Amino acid sequence: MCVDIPLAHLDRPFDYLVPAELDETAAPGVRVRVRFAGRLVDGWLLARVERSDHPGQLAWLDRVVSAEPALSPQVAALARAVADRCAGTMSDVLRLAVPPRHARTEAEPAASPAACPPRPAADGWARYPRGPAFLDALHQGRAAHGCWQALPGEDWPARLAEAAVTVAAAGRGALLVLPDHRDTALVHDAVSALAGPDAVVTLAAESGPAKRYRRWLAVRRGSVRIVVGTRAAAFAPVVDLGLMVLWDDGDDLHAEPRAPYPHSRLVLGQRAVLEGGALLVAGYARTAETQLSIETGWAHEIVAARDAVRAAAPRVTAIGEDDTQLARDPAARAARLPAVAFEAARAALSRDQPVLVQVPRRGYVPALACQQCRATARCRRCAGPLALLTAGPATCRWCGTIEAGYRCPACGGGRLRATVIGIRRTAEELGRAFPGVPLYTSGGGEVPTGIPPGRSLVITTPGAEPPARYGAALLLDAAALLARPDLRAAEEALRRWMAAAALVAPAADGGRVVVVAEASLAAVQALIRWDPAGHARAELAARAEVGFPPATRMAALDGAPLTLVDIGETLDLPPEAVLLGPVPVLEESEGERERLLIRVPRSDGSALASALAALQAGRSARKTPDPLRVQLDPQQLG
DNA sequence: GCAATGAGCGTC
DNA sequence: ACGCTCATTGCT
Repeated sequence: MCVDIPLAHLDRPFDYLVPAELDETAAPGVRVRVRFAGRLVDGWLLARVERSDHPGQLAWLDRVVSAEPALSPQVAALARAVADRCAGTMSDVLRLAVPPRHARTEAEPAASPAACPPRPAADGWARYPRGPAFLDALHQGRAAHGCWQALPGEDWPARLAEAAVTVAAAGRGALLVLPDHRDTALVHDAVSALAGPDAVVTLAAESGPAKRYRRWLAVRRGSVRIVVGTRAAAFAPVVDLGLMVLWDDGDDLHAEPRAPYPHSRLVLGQRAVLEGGALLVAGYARTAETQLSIETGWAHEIVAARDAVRAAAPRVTAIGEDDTQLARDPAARAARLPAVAFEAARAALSRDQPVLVQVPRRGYVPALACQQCRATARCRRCAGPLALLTAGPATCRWCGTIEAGYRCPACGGGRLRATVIGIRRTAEELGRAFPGVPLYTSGGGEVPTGIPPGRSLVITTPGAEPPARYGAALLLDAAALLARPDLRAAEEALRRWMAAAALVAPAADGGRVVVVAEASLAAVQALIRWDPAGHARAELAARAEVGFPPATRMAALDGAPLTLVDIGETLDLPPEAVLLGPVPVLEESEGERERLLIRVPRSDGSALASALAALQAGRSARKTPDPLRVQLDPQQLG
C-alpha cells in the first residue's frame, strides 16, 4: 500500500490485512481507502503478500475504490524511481502520473485491443546515415537509444510518426512527448495519416476530466498503442512500451513545475532503464544533457552528413548590433532594420514568399535604457524598470509612476532607447517599412495555424513560429536572448533561432536568415554552420569547466535564510559535495527567500538525492513549519 | 510511591 | 489527525 499523503517520512509501503469479501477485487494497482492514523485516506495497492514484516498490529483494508487496476506495475516502479531520483515522494509523483478517476467513464466497456498497422515506408530517414538502422532496430524490438538532429526543413512530425508506427507494426507501444499542444497536434495528425485515426491518442489535461480519463484508460487497457502528449504523458501506462520519443528536450515546458519537479527527459530515461524500451531524443538543436548521453555511450547520434546539412540549410548572415548598417530606405530605418535584413526580406517578398521575423519578447518595448550610456532606466520612486506600455510617456512597470522628464543618474543623459522592442511595435514598424504586404503576428496564446501562400510578413515570439515555408527569417534583437544571465542562455538562444531558421527554404532556393548578433559568438557561429552537435559539445565542455550540470549533479534548496544555514551545517552529504551560497533569490514576492546550491560529482548523485530525501523526512516528521523547496537538477540555476 | 496531565512521535 | 508512550508534576 502506498498512502496518498504528501509527507516525506511516510513515503514507504504500509501493510494491511485484506478481508475475505475484498479478496478478489483487491488486486495490485487498484485504488483503495484505508484507515491511517485514525482517518480514512486514499492509497494504491502495490502488491499482495503472504506475510508482513511489520511487527505490530495490522489494520484492515477499508474499501477497494474501484476494481480497475489503474496503476500498472511499470508505472508504480517508475514513480518510485523518479521520486528517489528527485528526492521527492512516490505519492507526489503518482499525482502527476495518474489522472483523477472518473467513475462513469470507468464503467464504460473497454474498446477492442489495438490492431497492428502495416510497417510504413520510412524513406525520409535515409537522409540520416544511421536512420534506417535505427528504424530496423525499432521493428526488431531492440532497446536502441538515439539522439536525432532533424535537418532544417525536415517534416519531423512525419519522421516521428514513421518511427512510432514501425513500433506499432511490431505489436508494441510507442509514446511521444512534446513540449506543447501545437506540437502534439502535428504529431497526432502525422500518425493518424500513416496508421489511421484509431491508432493514436493524445493525452492532454485540458480536454476535460471525462475525456482525459477515457483516453488514459484506453491506453492502460491496451486499446491504443501510440500515445502523444505533453510532459504528463511521459508517465502514460502504454502496454508493452517499445519506443519513447522526446521532442525538443531544451524547451522548459518539459520541466514539471510541481514537486518533485521531474523533467520529461529524466522520466523517459528512467523508463528506458526500467522497462527496456527504445528512446529517441530529437530536435533541431541539442542540449548539453543529450550531448552527455552521447559522450557516455548511452545513446547514438542520428545526424545527417555535412553535405546534406549544407544542402538543406538556409544561408545565415550575422550582423553585430553596433556595426549595423541601417537600411537607406527611411521606413526601414524607422523599423531599425539593418540593410542586410531589409534586403533579405525584400528579396523573399519579391519571390512571393512569406518572411518570418522573430522578436525575443512579447509586449510593447518591455525595457528602456539611457540612450547615451545604456544604463537601464529605473523609476525614481521605486527603482522599478521603466517601459513604454502605451504610445505615451515612459511608465514604471512596478508602481505605475509616469516618468516625464527622465535624467540618467549615471551620465545625466536625458534620452531613452528601447532595449527590447516587443512584437506589437515591431509589427507596426515593419508594416510601414513594407506597405501593402499582409502582416500576421504570432505569440502568447494566439498562434495562426497556417500562413496562406504568397508574400507576407509573420512577426513571432520565439516558439510561436507558424509552420510555413519561409523565404527568409530575420532574428531581431538576437543579442537580447544571449545576454540573459542564465547558464543556458547560449543553448536556449541557438535552440530558438534554429526553430525559426529550420522553416526557411534552403540556401540554393534563395532561403536566407539574418541574425542580429555578433558573428564571433559561439552560438551565432553554430547557427551559421548549422552545427548543433558542435555547439552542444562545446557547451558541455564549458559546463564541466565551471562544474555545472550536466557535468555535475546539482541540487537547489530554496527557503528562509536561517533555515538554509542550518541545513548546510547539518546535512549528511558525500565528502566531495560543495555548497554554493546561500544567495538571495530575486523574487518580488513577500518574505526573504534564499537559495543554496549543492554540487556533487555525477557519481555521487544518488547519495545527494538520498541525503536530501532524509532531510525532508526529518523535517516533515518534526513538523517543521517553514517551507523548503528541494529541486534536483534544476532547469534554472539563477 | 503513584495517579494525573501533557508533550512528542509514529502512523501497518 | 488519532492514540500511544514517556516524562513531569502534584499529591498522598
